[in-house]
Amino acid sequence: MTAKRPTTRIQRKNTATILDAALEVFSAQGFAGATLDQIARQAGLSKPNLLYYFASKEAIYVTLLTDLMETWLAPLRALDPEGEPVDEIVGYVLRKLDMSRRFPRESRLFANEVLSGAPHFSARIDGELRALVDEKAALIAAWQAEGRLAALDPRHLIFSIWATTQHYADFDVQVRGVLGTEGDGHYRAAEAFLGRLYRGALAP
Amino acid sequence: MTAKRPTTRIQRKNTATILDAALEVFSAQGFAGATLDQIARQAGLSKPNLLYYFASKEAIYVTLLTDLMETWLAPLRALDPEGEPVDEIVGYVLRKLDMSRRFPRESRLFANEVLSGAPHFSARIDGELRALVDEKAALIAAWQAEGRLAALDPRHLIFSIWATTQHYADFDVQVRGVLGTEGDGHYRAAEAFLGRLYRGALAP
DNA sequence: GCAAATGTTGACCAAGCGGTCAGGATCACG
DNA sequence: CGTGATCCTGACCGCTTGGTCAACATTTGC
Repeated sequence: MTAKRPTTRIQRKNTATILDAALEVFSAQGFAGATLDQIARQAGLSKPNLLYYFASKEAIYVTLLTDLMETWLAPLRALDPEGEPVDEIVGYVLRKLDMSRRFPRESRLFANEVLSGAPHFSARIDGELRALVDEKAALIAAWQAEGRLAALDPRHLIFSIWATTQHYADFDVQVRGVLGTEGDGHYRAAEAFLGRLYRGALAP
Repeated sequence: MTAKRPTTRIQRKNTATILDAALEVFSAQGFAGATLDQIARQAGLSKPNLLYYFASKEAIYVTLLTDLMETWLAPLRALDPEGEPVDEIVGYVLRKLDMSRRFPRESRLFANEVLSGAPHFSARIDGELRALVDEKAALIAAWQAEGRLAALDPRHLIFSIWATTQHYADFDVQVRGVLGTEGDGHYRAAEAFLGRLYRGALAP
């Protein structure tokens, strides 16, 4: 289903190099804006060599999306039914924010894809993603029924967490432009803000 | 500074037609993904005719961004120093959410631009946008100093409002995929959710 | 009603695109 | 060390792209 599994040493190294270069380029230019020449240059390989490892530009892109999906959903998966509800959700928010800081390219890749109508990805949205959200929404609803969490629509709560945290990766230029900052020091303020926002709103 | 002001009747009609078609196409495909042929077809005009009214693809795009910027910032501009702080901000949230529902194309246009690093727009971000945010952040800080609003970093508060509200336009496919809905009925739930979220977090 | 200004277009162009291919280089392994 | 499998590339192809241009159509204003 995914790309042919690499077997040789060289295959492993080169597919990894290509996928990293592709992430760099696709996340910055989007699928349409990216070119094979850019990816090849970034990877330090020739264009025909890319196409020796991947059948097409689209194949590189789809492989990227597929491989990264699990990583991307891991923080939500980790939401623990045994934990203290407010702490669990605030913890999720902070983990997701940390992902934005550490993996902004991945965040932008997905943002670009979804923004364009998810032409290569809608099946997984309607499938795996929806199933996972359904599961966690049920957990949140259960916590609310026990009176351990304020009554807020669980699915929209999840949307708001995605939105607020990914904003720092996806709209990085805007955030920096408005704040006038340069490093990623503003992530400390974002942590404090989001922690307070959700703690304030979620307390039962 | 902007495109030459239309004077004749035909010029007014055609530039408007072109800009609307361009909004449709650019917001769906991004700048790189859009083609002049698509815009021409959408506008019902020939490609050379587009280029009679605009110097280049980029000129159409920049004109669009410039013309729409004011509309886009209007809700934040309307934040009233005389109003009741919590109501003012919740009102802003709901106005912004309404913009997402009524003008999703505009939202996606800006999202695409910023996501790609705002290559045609960074000057305005560092200039007008930053100035407006500074002004409103000061207002919010003043309200907080008077104890009429919970102490939350004003700039990050504004970011969170942009993020949560624009999410419904920009990531529309994902929202629909997860909710399994079709119309825009989910905006009622979003209103209720965001109203509660911010009311809960902003109460002093 | 007629000229000048304005509007419109088919045909065309150079550049860049994703992708192919024949053939040569390099590797793994008996 | 040899040979078959794997890896790599320059040259090339058909197609689409943004943009041009000369010629033609339509409006406008006197």
